[in-house]
Amino acid sequence: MEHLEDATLLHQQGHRLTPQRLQVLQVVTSDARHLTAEEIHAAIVPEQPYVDIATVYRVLQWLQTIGLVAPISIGDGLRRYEYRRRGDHHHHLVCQECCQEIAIPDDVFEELKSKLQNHYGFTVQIEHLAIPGRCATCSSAAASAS
Amino acid sequence: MEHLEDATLLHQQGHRLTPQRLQVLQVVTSDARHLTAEEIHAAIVPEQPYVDIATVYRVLQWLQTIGLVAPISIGDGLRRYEYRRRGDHHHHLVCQECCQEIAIPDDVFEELKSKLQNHYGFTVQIEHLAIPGRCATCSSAAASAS
DNA sequence: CTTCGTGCAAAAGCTTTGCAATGCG
DNA sequence: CGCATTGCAAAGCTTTTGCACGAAG
Repeated sequence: MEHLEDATLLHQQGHRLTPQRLQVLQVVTSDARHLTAEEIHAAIVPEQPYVDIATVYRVLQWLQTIGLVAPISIGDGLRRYEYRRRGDHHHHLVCQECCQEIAIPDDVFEELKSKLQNHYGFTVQIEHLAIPGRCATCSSAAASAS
Repeated sequence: MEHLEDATLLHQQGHRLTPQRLQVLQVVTSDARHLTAEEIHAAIVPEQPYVDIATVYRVLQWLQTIGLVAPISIGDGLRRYEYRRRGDHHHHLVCQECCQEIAIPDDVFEELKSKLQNHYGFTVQIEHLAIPGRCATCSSAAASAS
């Protein structure tokens, strides 16, 4: 129901709300995974078959300019989109085996950030980072298999 | 001259060496930045105008299967390629301002890795990570400007 | 000489854009 | 009712593929 709060806010801000926009917002906020434009479209079609993928792209662009959605890369070469709860910086551990995504808070990186700041004078600016690897389940499965 | 060592090795391993393959290898090993297929092609054309971009893609695929090159993402949505010196795991700090890339060794992440392992049972597998931010030069420039 | 790689051209994704019609506010 | 948004279709990009020729070993 998160998209309804957003919708109310957007409406107050004078944005035009169409069924298509609400639908995309609904999919993006409710699906835990990071979807591609095509996957978002596929999720909408059963509900509203007439929605075109061009519209999905346009709505996604609109959501990006508003800052509600951001394109991310989890290393599979596909452009995926992530819903950005206001001020919620978080990151993901992406299991290469089962494609599960584990959300982790930003503060896990504090140590790394200050290290890079001190050693290289480099100020890290990450709103999102996808770290590939193997989740606990798949790790133990591999261990017992060998 | 790094590509010549690789070439010798590849030759011994029974790979066919063509001017095109050597040229791509040369560009990828000598350019410090991470290039796209198009940029690699553009770098080759002045030398050998007849080389087709389809060949560049094919050579890049070949280099990937051999493990000498890997596709990476630095967050600009473009597919870029990185030369992989054997066993050399390294990462990059990418300045969002000047696009400079600073190479950093893998061990900077050891702390983070063990933290994720302990907290989430997640085994990090990164051969390459691009961390966006601001380099020292651009940081101080911004500071003095404000 | 045989086989594999290349150039060329066409095809195959994915994303964007032009335009007339529709519907939100 | 006016203007932004949509559907449809076509265009743009990047990447891949088919095929006959040419070059490597």
